[in-house]
Amino acid sequence: MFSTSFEDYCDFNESICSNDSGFDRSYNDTLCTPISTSTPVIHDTSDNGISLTPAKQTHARRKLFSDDYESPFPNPIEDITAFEDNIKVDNTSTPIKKERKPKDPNKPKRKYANGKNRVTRCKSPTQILRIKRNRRMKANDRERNRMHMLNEALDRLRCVLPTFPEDTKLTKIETLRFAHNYIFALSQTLESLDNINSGQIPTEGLSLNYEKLQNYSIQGEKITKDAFRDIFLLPSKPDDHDGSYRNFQGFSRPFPNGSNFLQTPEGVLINVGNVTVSVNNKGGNCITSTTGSGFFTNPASFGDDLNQQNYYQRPYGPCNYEGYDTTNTGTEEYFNQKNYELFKNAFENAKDKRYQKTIEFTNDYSKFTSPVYNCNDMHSYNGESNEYLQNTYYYNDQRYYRNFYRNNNIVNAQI
DNA sequence: TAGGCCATCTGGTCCT
DNA sequence: AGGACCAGATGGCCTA
Repeated sequence: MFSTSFEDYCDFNESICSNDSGFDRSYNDTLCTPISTSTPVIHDTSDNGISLTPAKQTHARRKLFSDDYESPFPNPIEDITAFEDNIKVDNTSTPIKKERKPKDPNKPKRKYANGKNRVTRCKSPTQILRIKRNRRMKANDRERNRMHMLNEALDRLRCVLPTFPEDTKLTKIETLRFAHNYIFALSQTLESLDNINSGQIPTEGLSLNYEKLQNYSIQGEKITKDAFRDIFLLPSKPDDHDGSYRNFQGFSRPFPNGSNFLQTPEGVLINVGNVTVSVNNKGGNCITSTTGSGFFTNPASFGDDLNQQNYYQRPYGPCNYEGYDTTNTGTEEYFNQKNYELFKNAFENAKDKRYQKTIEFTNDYSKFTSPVYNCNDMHSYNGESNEYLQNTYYYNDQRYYRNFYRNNNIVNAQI
């Protein structure tokens, strides 16, 4: 009688072909009709209860038959997982060649009747249709499984792409475009790093604008070197006098005498909390914080014209202003190459600690009150949503957000 | 409601 | 013979 094994049910084998005990379901006739045209057959899947979207997590499969259909099998789709394991050959699309047993030259070849192959010989039209139907079902399952593996690969690719916002799910085509552009951007970054090592490009401001990169990809634009310059945040040129700003390495310190306003020969400084705003008579304005970051509103103030910020934005070195650092009386120019390197190192150290701090924060919220980074951390933290804000200098890289949400499961998106 | 995206089915083709 | 791959067709779901 009927087999109750799913493997027997689904696999095409000689037993099915050689006897007439196969199932006789009221399957859609079009499935059994050989089609010679490439135009697919229109079949109404709703009629037989097929769910076109299986639940991936549970590996639930589509419902093959309608509820009123009385199957000759008690539970024909009972062991679908075992079936999937059977048809899943490998994780790659490239099939692995299996070693075949060497043929025995002495073994007589099997003879078949003239004009009949193994399928058609001694088979009634009903049997042939049943065979074709089973082959079609197997092919459908393989195709479905193949597409699932393809989608899983796309999901893995999505995981390593720095989308913006973080929870954005790119479509398939967007994922491929973004991956292409991202790889290009990373390769250009490496090239730029080589230039840095050779001294052709300064290091500060070296980062990628992932949002722009993603927008390029979604719009289907291929990243070229010109486009890359648009998404690659190179530092402003020294001759920019258009009011643009640039990051620099500075440190704000409390004013002497507890005041929050100080006038100097080059301008004025206003201290608000841990942030110092300086207005330079020569047009160069800057903002600094106690944590070591800052920016100029006019790059012209960078370099030789930085006398003003020298007063209260240095963690080291001499100072000749009354009430500030009486132990140092040096009068040499403050913002020289040496001090720049000191600032730079301090800046990098602070940045590294911030990164570490980000990871610590994911594990222990109480550490967030660290006094060392309290000022800027508070600027970067949204206490209501328990998230770091993205519009800050250090936490605008969503790679760290991804790590945050994935329990520090770091992905290979480091530059 | 139109359009985009997606999963699925399907037949054809190529290869083993 | 059968599996992998492909592309066309179709319908479901979602969103503007």
